[in-house]
Amino acid sequence: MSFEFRSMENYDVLLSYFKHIKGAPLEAAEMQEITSYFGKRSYKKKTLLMRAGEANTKHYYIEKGLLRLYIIDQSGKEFNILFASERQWIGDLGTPAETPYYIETVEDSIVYSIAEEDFNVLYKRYIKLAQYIRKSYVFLQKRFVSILSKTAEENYEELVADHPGLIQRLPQYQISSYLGVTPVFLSKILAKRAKKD
Amino acid sequence: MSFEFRSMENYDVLLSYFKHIKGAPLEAAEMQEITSYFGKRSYKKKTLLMRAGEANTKHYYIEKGLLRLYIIDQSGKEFNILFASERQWIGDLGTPAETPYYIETVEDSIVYSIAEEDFNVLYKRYIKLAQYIRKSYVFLQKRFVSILSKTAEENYEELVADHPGLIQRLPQYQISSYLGVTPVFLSKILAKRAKKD
DNA sequence: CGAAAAAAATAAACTAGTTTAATAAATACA
DNA sequence: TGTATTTATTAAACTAGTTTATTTTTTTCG
Repeated sequence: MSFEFRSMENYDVLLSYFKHIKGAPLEAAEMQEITSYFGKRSYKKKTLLMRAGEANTKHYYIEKGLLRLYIIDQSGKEFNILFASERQWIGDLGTPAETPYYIETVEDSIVYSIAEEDFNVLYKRYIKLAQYIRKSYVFLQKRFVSILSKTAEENYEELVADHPGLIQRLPQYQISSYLGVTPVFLSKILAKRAKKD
Repeated sequence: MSFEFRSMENYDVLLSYFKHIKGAPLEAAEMQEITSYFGKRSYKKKTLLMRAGEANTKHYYIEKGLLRLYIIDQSGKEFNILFASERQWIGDLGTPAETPYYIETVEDSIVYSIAEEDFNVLYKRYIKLAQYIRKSYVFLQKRFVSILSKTAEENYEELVADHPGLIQRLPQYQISSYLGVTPVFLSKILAKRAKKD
């Protein structure tokens, strides 16, 4: 109990990230300011942090756990756009516009959250924070090309090769949704794949 | 002849963009500095500006014309990732890493080019330049979701609705490549669509 | 621990989109 | 202006992936 409380008070992981992007140790006043912008909370598995229709959504930096950003189409089907875990950001960069996305915890998670306006302040001060967006873009573009030009089977192999950890932490139907195919089809791919051993 | 020469000397379109992102008039020295970072050139239709395998690629700001960024997959098929025209940027944000992409003019075009290191200098000075990357991300994410969750027919309708100008400026096979389908299938969609009138 | 719920597998009929090939229409340019 | 080249159309056979339904396996949690 008291352990959990102390963990919520502790901004070490966040501050270590800012130290990293600053490329130098942080001063006391700086730490004070940074932490003042963020909230910290823990959520249990399958908790919604953001839902379509909300405006002015927050950006989340993950200390522990696994989250997914997804969309629900007209027919009610979910599509996972990205997963994010320890020491990664997740959020809708389209904010403050009304978001079409959902964010949900896949595992019990501890996350820092920051509002867009505060994020923008830090963004100007820590220019490397902009690298997060640029990296996200490069990642998404690569993923886009893969989905567009490769078969689901090839995309699965690529996921296993590039992010083996994810496969273990995710239920199969979340992976199929990330690959843009039905759970039934992914199951078929895996059955075929298993035979090859 | 002399007219064309004067056009190449003229950085008005570029400077007006920087004035716009600065949100205030530019000083003479500032103009001098900005223009010193950029080259300006005109290219005729179907000229390659960037090809897969190159490192340290440039960023391009378009004064006139239409360009496409695309990839060629293992089987030799091309996939258009994005089109950019007047007053838009195009380039591989993954630079300085070796690029997997190609950039080609679709129409005769006039473009300004800037190297990554100079781009970074401006990027720090004009924080709003970072908005270009953020906007690109938001655009790509939307496009990604569309390709993933909608049929080619729906994606075509969306393109007509959102960018009617593009349809007129592009040959049909470039559009099909942007939608992630074969020219044959797009032709089928259009035939079906034409009947409805 | 055991029952209920959630997730995965399997099968069969179906459809969106591909491939190949041949023909027609539009465009370029000598 | 006419011919060669590029682009678009049409058709038919094919395949990657979907849908619906049923059964089996795994996980959750009282």
